[in-house]
Parts: sequence; C-alpha cells; structure tokens
Amino acid sequence: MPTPPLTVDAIVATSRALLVEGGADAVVVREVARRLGVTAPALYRHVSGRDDLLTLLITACTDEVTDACEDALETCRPDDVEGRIRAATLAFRAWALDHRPEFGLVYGTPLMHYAAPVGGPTVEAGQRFGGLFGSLFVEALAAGRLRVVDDDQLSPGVRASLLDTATRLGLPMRAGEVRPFIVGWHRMLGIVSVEVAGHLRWVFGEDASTFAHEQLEELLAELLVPAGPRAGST
Amino acid sequence: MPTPPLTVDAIVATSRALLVEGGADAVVVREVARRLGVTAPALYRHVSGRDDLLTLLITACTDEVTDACEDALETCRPDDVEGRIRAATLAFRAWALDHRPEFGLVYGTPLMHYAAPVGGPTVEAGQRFGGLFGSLFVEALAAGRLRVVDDDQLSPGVRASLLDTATRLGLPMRAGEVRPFIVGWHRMLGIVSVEVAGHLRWVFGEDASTFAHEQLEELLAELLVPAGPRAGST
DNA sequence: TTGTGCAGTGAACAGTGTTCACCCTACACT
DNA sequence: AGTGTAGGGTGAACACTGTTCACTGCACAA
Repeated sequence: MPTPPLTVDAIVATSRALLVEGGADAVVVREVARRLGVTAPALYRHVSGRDDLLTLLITACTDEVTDACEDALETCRPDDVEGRIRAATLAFRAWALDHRPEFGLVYGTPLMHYAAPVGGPTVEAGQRFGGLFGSLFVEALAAGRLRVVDDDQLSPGVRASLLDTATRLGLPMRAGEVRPFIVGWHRMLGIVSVEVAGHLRWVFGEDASTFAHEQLEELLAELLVPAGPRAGST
Repeated sequence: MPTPPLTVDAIVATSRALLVEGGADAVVVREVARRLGVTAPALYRHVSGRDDLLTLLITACTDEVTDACEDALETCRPDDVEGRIRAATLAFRAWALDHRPEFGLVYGTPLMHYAAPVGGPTVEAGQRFGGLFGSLFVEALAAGRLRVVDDDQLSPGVRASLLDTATRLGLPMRAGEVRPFIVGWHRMLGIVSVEVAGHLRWVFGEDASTFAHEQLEELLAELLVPAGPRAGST
C-alpha cells in the first residue's frame, strides 16, 4: 500500500500522539517524520518548524476543548443557565483530566522558548473559548442569576480592565457584571490546573476528583444566586 | 586568578541562573560547565546527570520559598494568626512573581521526563513547606479563628484523605479542621499559578496584581472567622 | 619514592532542529 | 510532442544536546 499523502492534518495528528505519549518535549520533528514514513526535511514543506507545530497543536487542542464544552451544553434545557454553566465547567475539567499533556501545553506553565504568534490562530481559538463562557454569563445575567457587584465597589484599575475586556469581547455588561465571569474563569482554571498537575497528590493520592468537584460546586454557588422563583440580583 | 573550586553549590547556582534566563529547557549541562570554566564531563564528578541537577534545583527553590514565608512571619505579632497567615500567603505570591521560572519548575506543569526521587530531597523540602502552613492553621484553630466544618458533613473519601494527611503531618486535627488548610492551599496555589503563568493577561494585561491580591483576601475571609472579641468557630 | 584515588580532559555516540543542494515527478504552455 | 516549471521529497551537513569512556595530571598517604 502506498504511503498516504503528507498533509498538515496528518502531521498535527502524529505530533499530538507524541505529545500524549511523552509531553511537549517528546514532540520531536524527526520522530513525527519517522512515523509518517518520511524524512524530517519533508515536514518543512508543510510546517515552518517546531514552533509552528506547537502553534498548530495548541490551536487544535483549544478548539477541541471548546467543542467539548459546547457539546456539553446540549445536554441541558436551554433555559437552565446554571445547569449550562455547570455542564460547561465540568466538561472543561473532564477534558483536562482526560488530556493532561494537552491541557499542560495550553493552560500550563508557558514554554519559555515558545511565543504564540500575536493575533495568530492560538489567540483566535482562545477567544472562541472565552466567548463561549462569556455568553453563558450573559445568559445568567439576563436571567437575573448572576451575583453581580456595584461598579463603584471595584478598585479603579480592576474596573477599567473588566470594562475593557467586556467591550473587547462584545459583552454588553458593566464592570461589576463581568467580574463574576473573570472570577469564575480564574478560579476554575486554578482548581483544574492544580488537580491536573497533581499538586494535591500528597493529600488525596491519585484521585482528587470528589474534592475538586466540590470546589467547583462551591464556586458555582458563589457566582450564582439560587434559582428561587422571581429571584433577582441582590 | 585561579578558577574557584568546582562545588555542587556553584553548579546549582549556575543552573539557577540559566533557569532564570531561559526556563527549564535552558538548564543545559554543557552551558553550566562553560560558565564554570570547565568541560561538561567534569560536572558528572559532582552531579549524577541533568535530572540530579533539576532535583537539586527544585529542592533549593522550595527551601528558598519556605524561608521567604518563614521570614514574613517575623513581621507579625506572634498572637496575630490572621496576620501571620496573610503574611505567609503574600510572601508566597511575592516569591512566585519574583521567581516565575523557579515557580514554574516547582509548582507548574510537571516535566514528563523528570520524576522526583521518592522520599528524596524534593519531597522532604515540600514537607517542610507544607508543615509551615500547617502549623499556621493549627495556630488559627487554637485561637478559634478557623472556620471549621463538622466531620460528618464531609464525603467519606475526602474525610479519610484529610484525616490521613493530618496524621502524616503530625497535625492534631480532625478532618473538618484540616479541610480549611487544604482548601486554602489548593486555592492559593491555583490563584498564584494562574497569575504567574499569565493566563489573566487577556483581561488585566501584564499587571493582575490588585485582582489577584483581592482574590487572596477573599480566600482568607472565607477561611477565617472575623477577629471579634471572644469569637469562636460557628 | 611509590602508590592511589580524585578531578578534569578530549573524543566519541546517539540524538536534536534546521538548512542546503539536489532530484524526480506531475502538470502547463507553446 | 517537447519544454519549462514548481512542488514535494531526499541525503548530507552544521551546530547543538546528554552521557560515557579512556586517559592524564596532581595531591597526598604509606
């Protein structure tokens, strides 16, 4: 059987396999080529180098986790905002645990020798991901389920940054309304990062899942007001 | 002037400099040797290889951050538990921000090709660090400032792990009393990790410090009951 | 004075990312 | 049909990496 044609997709898929097997360090140009039945310089016809490979990899993974979170929304009734946020959050965590090397590449310690191209595909994919969660918080706000805070309770710098982020993402929100979104993102990423990296192993051994799960539920309870009939923001 | 004698300390110091300049990948045996005015094989008389180098590096950094937190305690009145916990927490964050590559090495995404020697110096240093914060929470408990939870409100698995951790660390606490310690560690590490990795850059630009600071204060407020005269655990 | 062992050296091996000159093949145009 | 050209592959090479090996020089003990 003739070797299949060498495509960028095949290169990314093979790189991904190496990433899974041995982490970012194991993504080795020559080994990718070897597995594709080709020599290393051939890859340079399709990919500009190892950094480009990583860019493609990060983009693909970001897209994949975004898809996973989006798919999880389908399991909820459209008017159940809390359920949707919970589903997306748990899907994010589940993807991270199922794809630890990929998660480390995207959301872990940044590689010092790699700089994502500004305005490149990675930041684009990141914006899609952010937009997904952002729109969920817009839904929550519209449903009066978001525990917002008055703008004048925020320190000026934070308020400015929050407002700027909202406009940049096209979210029709005040600073005090974006805050839960950012707090949620910050803490969710923190909780999942620590769990995935295994920094709770000395406490919970290999399985910190119930604890991490509880932490995520606690976070949701802090961000959202209970579903009571006719409940508004306090 | 004759070259100074080649010592393990000098090797670690040089490796550290490389780590700071270019991240873990930049810790390159040959370059360490070059800077010490020696050839690479010479290092193998003092250090068993690159992994050993990383072990020494991680240990040194863990010790350093522990020292920094310990020193911060000196600035507080001994009976001011909340102040002491705050000081240690902020010292941890400050060290992390001032030593991002080192922080990444110790608390970031684990390197897949490196496995810390079991029972080796890194876990020993980690236990010293954990013990420092643990004893602060023991103080808080003794002062009635800890927001504890009843043991039977915990899921069995979590309760068992918490209790086991307490006994392993020699902390005289129930599971519901260790919980704030672990929650605090988990969230503090999460908050600092995300800030140091720069995953809030899209919101706050280069300086997320006031936001992160607020998050840490919020965490403290959740862990500790206010200082009111004769205040006990609720 | 004669070991003996420690500490450093140069050479080597297998691996890495990347570039270069080259070649072959398929397709377009005259 | 004959010719030109461009894309996609090759092997060789360069400058690196971690690590090992045989070797050398030197200090110090017997």
